Amino acid sequence: MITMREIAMDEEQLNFRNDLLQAMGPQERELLLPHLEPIALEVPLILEMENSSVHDVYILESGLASIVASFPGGRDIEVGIVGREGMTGAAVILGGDQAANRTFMQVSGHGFKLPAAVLSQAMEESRALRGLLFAYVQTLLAQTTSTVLANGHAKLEERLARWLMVHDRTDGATIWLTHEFLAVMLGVRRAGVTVALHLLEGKGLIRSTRRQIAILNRQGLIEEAHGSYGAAEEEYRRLIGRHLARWPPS
Amino acid sequence: MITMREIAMDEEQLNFRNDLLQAMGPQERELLLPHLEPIALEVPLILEMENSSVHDVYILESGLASIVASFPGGRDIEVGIVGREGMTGAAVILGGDQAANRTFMQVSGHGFKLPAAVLSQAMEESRALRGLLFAYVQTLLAQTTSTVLANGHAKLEERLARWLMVHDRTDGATIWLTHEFLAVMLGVRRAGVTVALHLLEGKGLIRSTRRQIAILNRQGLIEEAHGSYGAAEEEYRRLIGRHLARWPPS
DNA sequence: GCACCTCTGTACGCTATTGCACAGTGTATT
DNA sequence: AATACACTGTGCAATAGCGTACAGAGGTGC
Repeated sequence: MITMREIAMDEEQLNFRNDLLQAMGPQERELLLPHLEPIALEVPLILEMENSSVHDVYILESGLASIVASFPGGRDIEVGIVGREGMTGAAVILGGDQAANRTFMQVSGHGFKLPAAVLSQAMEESRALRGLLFAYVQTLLAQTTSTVLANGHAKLEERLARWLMVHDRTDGATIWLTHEFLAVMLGVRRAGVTVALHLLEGKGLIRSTRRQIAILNRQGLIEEAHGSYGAAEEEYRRLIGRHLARWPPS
Repeated sequence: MITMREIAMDEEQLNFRNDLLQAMGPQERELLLPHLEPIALEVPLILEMENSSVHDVYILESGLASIVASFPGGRDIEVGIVGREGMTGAAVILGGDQAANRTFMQVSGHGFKLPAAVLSQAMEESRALRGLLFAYVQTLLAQTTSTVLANGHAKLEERLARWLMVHDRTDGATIWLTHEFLAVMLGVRRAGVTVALHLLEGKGLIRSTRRQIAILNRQGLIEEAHGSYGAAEEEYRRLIGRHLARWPPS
């Protein structure tokens, strides 16, 4: 196994794309570094399974993972997203061992795998690391809260606009996924997504072709989301972004 | 100010109705006890305000508090509930100082007020207390997650049935509140609540009269909720209930 | 006892979204 | 080049829930 420690030695300068790793001080990072295993994260890799022990947590450098809850009866819905601004393993951060929800890769990317036990131990040793990761859990809560709001009050088109803002967490302006997939994430009908995408496209906010959606007008999408986008992101900025120079991206 | 410490000295035996206080070991409780100030919690007391510092947290012995998120544009929706199974101040538990959402009393009761600084200090000192409260934060997350699911996939009548199960956290089988209030909590129209209540009443699950709703058939309500009730409660049992003999109530 | 206010019951037309179904189009396979 | 499959586009009747409006019922204050 090649660890990031060894890579770092060669490269002298560490440059993580993950915001949490970036936000850590050198001391905290040093606790984790020797155990970070670079790994390709391909769709549809499952990172955590509901009601199952979490052996490893994943820190994303690129790509996106969805946290979904299952409705008894087979229907799923997305309750959170993890990109390069975060990591999986909220339960581990909170001292638990079982995941409450399934988390899987939704857009391929890469990142690091870290044994849950190492993370727990490092948090034990570093107060600053605890502070950062607890702050991150708060942002996850804010994200879920914001999703409750969107699902409760916003129309499909607004929710779709909100969702498409995940492109904040990706590189480039194109998101690769199918309408079917979006439908599951939003908990709506596939055909409904198709129609809503056309509406957004008609307004010049996106361009949608087979399996891909290009974001043309970021600001316009935010407005289209009618307030359902923003609160969670503001919370991230407040809690974690202050450690970072580069948030929001671009 | 009369603290619980002094009361305890008189009474010899402590008997808290709050499940967290009950689940704590004697040592952890001892850290908090001298600072717990008994307090009446009347509707519509605001316990936390969004984007404001949290000076005190509240540990409920009876009554119910709602955690609501605001949709820009004035519409609110409930994202969590706190009763005698929990406490306010999730942000404080996670080392923060600002609340993300508003929390207010929804059914009058009583409980204890505890300075946030004391809680932080106590958590600093006791590993067991940290463990318990982090577990509680996990249950809050589970609750919010479950709400996403319900808002996303469940019909009004099902969501109402799910909501009415809050009576788990109250004493007696009657809940006192108006249709208007329920409508805000569920993020739906007042008239819709009226109709849905009649449907449930028609099935013999509840009896609804002015300002009050009596639960007649707990199990029936759970079935009516079609799976949107249960997951969060199971999580509570797993994470915290094991410390308690008396969960679920009755 | 009367006036007033809050809360509940009910109605009606409207909109968003669903479930279902099927046709068309792009991409990969052989 | 032909075939197969996955994905997208579209239509239609059905339904859930909305906005609005108003009448009746229950409780409170004078």
